[in-house]
Amino acid sequence: MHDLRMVREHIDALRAAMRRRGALDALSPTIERAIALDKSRRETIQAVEERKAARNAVTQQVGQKKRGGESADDLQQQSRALGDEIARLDRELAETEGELSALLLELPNITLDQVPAGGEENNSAVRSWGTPREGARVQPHWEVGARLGIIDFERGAKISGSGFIVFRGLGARIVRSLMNLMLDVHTGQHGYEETWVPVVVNRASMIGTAQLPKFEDDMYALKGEDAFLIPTAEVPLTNLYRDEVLPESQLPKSFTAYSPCFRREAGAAGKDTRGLLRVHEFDKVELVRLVTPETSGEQLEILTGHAEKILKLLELPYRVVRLAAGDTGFASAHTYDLETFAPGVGKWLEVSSCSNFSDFQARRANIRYKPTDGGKPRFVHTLNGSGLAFPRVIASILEHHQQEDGSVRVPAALSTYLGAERLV
RNA sequence: GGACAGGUGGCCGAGUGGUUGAAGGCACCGGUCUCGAAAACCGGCAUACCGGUGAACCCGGUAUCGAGAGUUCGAAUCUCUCCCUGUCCGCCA
Repeated sequence: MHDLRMVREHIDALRAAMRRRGALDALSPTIERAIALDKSRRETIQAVEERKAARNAVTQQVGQKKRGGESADDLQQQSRALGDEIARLDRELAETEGELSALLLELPNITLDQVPAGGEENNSAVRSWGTPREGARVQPHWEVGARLGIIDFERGAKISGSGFIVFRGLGARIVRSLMNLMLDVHTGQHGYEETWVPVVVNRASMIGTAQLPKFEDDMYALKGEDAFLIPTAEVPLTNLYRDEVLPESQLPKSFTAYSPCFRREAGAAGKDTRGLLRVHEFDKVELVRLVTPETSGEQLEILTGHAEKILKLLELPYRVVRLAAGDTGFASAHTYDLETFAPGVGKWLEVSSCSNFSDFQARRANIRYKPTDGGKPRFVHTLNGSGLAFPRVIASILEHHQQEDGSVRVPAALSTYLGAERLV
C-alpha cells in the first residue's frame, strides 16, 4: 500500500513506476480516481470537523446550564441539528475513505531503480552456478518417481484431487530430510530464528502481506470462517510483528519456518500439469527478514545468498534472475528468482523468489521500529524468499542427479539426513 | 460448545453520563543537588488526520479508553453485536 501523501505529492513518480510495470494504462483510472477522492475527502473532513467543534462548544454550554439548574432547550436543539449534519457528513466521509483505501490496496509497489522496465523478456540472469546438464537421455522426474516408487501421483489425485502428491518410502523421507537440511543450515549458519507457525491465518494477515484483496481467488478459504490456508509461510512470519513497534536494536530480525503451502492456481489451469512442477499443496522452508529501510538493498543480497547456499549444497546448477518490473510481484520492489535446471523436462525451474518489499507490506501490516536516536517510529522494510520450495527441488534432483542406470545419486549434504546415497 | 470475569496511555492502575486525552505510580528524558553516582526535589513525556502558502518548529481543530453499531444535547462511563484474554465445566488429537 502506498502512503496517501506520497500519491498526492509524487503522482508523476507513481505513474512512471506503473508504466515500468506496463500497467499504467490499466491503473491510470485508479490513480485519477484516488486523487479525486483524496481531494473530496479532505474537503469533507474540514466540513465535518468544523461542525464537530461547534457541537462540542454547544454541549459544553448545555452542561454548564444544567448544572446551574437552568433549562437549555434551545442549545440542545442547536446541537441536535449539528448532530444530524455531522452524521450525514460522516457517512459521506466513510464512503469516500472506503473507496479510496480499496483503490490504494490495488496499486502495486514501486520497483527500485536497478529493476529494468518492461515484462518477462527483460528479465536478466545476474549470475549462475554450475553447469546445466544435457538432457537427451534423462527421464523426466514423474517417470523416475513412479519407477522408484517414491512418488504416487494417482493416489494423491484419488484422495485429494489433481495437483496433490503422495510421497512414499524414501520419497517421504526426502521431504523430511530437505526440511531438516534447510532449517539446520538457515538456523545454524545463517542466524535465522526457527519458528513453527499456523497454516491457517485470518484476513488481516492476508491483507498485511498483500495476498488480499487482489488474489483471493488463488487462496483456499475456510468455510464458515474468515480464514485462509497460507500460500506461503511468508504470511504468518511477516505478520508476527503486525501492529507492533520494534526497538531498532532488534533489527534485523530474521525468521525461518517450514510449512506446507496451499495454492488454488486458479489462473494457471492446464499449465505445467505433469509431475511436481505446479501443485496445489507443497512444502517449503521460508526466510523472512525485517530490516531498516537503509539496509534493505544489501539485505536482499544476503537473503538471496542464503537461498543459493541450499542449491549449492544440493549440487544443483542454478541461475539468479533479476525480474523486470512487469514480472515483479505485486508487492515487491525488487525480486531475484532462483532457477535450477531440470534436464528431464528441459526447463529452468523457479525454486525460490527472493524479494525486497520495501515498506509496502510494513505499511499494510503496520510494522514499525523505533529508531535508536529517539526519532518517531518508522516502517520497517520486509524481505522474504523461499529457501527453498521442495517439489521442484526434488524434480531437479531426480533429473540432474540421474545416473546412466536410472538410479539417482543423492548429494552428500542430503544423504546425511536421508541415510541413503542412491535411490534405486 | 457452556458459565462467569475482564479488555483504559510503553507498563501497572483509577475512573459508571458533562472543562477526562484521561488521576496516581513505574519506566524514560531534561534539570537542581553531588567530586561523581544514588536518593530527593522540579519539569517534560501518546498517536493519527485536517488546517494555518512547501519543509522544520510552532499554533488551531478533530478523532482515538479492544472493534463496530446504537441511546443521548453530550459516552471511557448506558445498550447491542463481534473479537480477544483469564478462570471453571464439557468435549477432543
